[in-house]
Amino acid sequence: MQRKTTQRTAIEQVFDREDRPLGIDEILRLGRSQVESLNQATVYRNLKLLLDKGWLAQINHPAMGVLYERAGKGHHHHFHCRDCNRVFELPGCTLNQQAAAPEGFVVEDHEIFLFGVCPSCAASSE
Amino acid sequence: MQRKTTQRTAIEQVFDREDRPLGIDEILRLGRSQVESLNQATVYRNLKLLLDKGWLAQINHPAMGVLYERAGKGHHHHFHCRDCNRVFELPGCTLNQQAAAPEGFVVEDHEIFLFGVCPSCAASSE
DNA sequence: GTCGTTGCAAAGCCTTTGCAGGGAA
DNA sequence: TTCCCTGCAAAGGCTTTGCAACGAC
Repeated sequence: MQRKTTQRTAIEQVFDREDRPLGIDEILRLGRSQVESLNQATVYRNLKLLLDKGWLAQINHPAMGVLYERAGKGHHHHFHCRDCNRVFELPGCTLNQQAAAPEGFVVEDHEIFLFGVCPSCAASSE
Repeated sequence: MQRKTTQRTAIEQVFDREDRPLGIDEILRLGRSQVESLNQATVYRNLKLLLDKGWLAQINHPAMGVLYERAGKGHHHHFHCRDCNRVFELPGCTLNQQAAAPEGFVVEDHEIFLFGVCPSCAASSE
C-alpha cells in the first residue's frame, strides 16, 4: 500500500498551487521551499508514481522539454509565453482534425502548441 | 571554409532520399549503408553544422523525441503514423491561430502534431 | 602543407537504479 | 515491527567535446 509522505505531499501541493505544466527543475525548486531536503531522485520517483496512478500526465513540449501537469482535464492545448517562459493550459479546441490532413491520412488524435505572449505579460509590457 | 566530405554528403543524401523527418538512429543507420565507418559523433557534428547553416531544422516530436528535417519548406505540420512509426510533413494549415486561444493571449506562432494511420498503412491493413 | 573533419574515447547532461537507513501505519 | 520511501551515490542513455590522425583543397 502507498504511504503518505511529506515529500510526496509537497510535490502534489506544488501542482495544486501552480496549476500549470511544470518542469523537473521547477518542481524541485518549488518543492524544496516546502521540504528543504527534497532530493532529485525522490522527485523523479514520485512523478513516475503519480503518472502511473493517473494523477499526472506528461507532455513533451517543443521548447521546454518534458513537463508534467495534472491529469484528467480533458482535451486541451498548450500556450507558451516567450516573456515569462511559462506554459498554460488552454481549454477548448477549434481544430477540424480530419481536415488538417490530406486525403488518405486517418487522423485519430492531435496536439497543438501555441506560442506568444500571455495576458499578464502583455498587460505589463504596455 | 567548409569542405566536402563523403560523410557529410552521405548524411545529406539520406535526407534527400527519405524526404521526411528523421531521428538520429535512422540517420546513422541509413548513413552507414553508404559510408560504413560513419561515426555517431560525426553525425551529431554534421547535424549541428547543417542546422547552423539553415539546411536542416530540428523538431521535438511528442512521441519520437528529437527529429531533423530539411529546412525551408514553409509552415507545415507533422503526422505520426502509429503503424509504421514514421513522421510525415503535411502542407497547409487550417488553424485559425488567434481563435485557438482565449481573450488576452497574443498568439504569434503554433505547432500541430497529428496522430493516426498513414495512407500506405491504411491501404495495407484493408 | 594547411587546417577542416573524422573516429575514438572520455566527459557532460539528465534520468534511473541499488542500497542502507528512516519513518508511516 | 513491517516494509514503503528517502537520500545518496553509482550507473545508464543520449549528446558533446578533446585529441591525434586523416584527407580535401
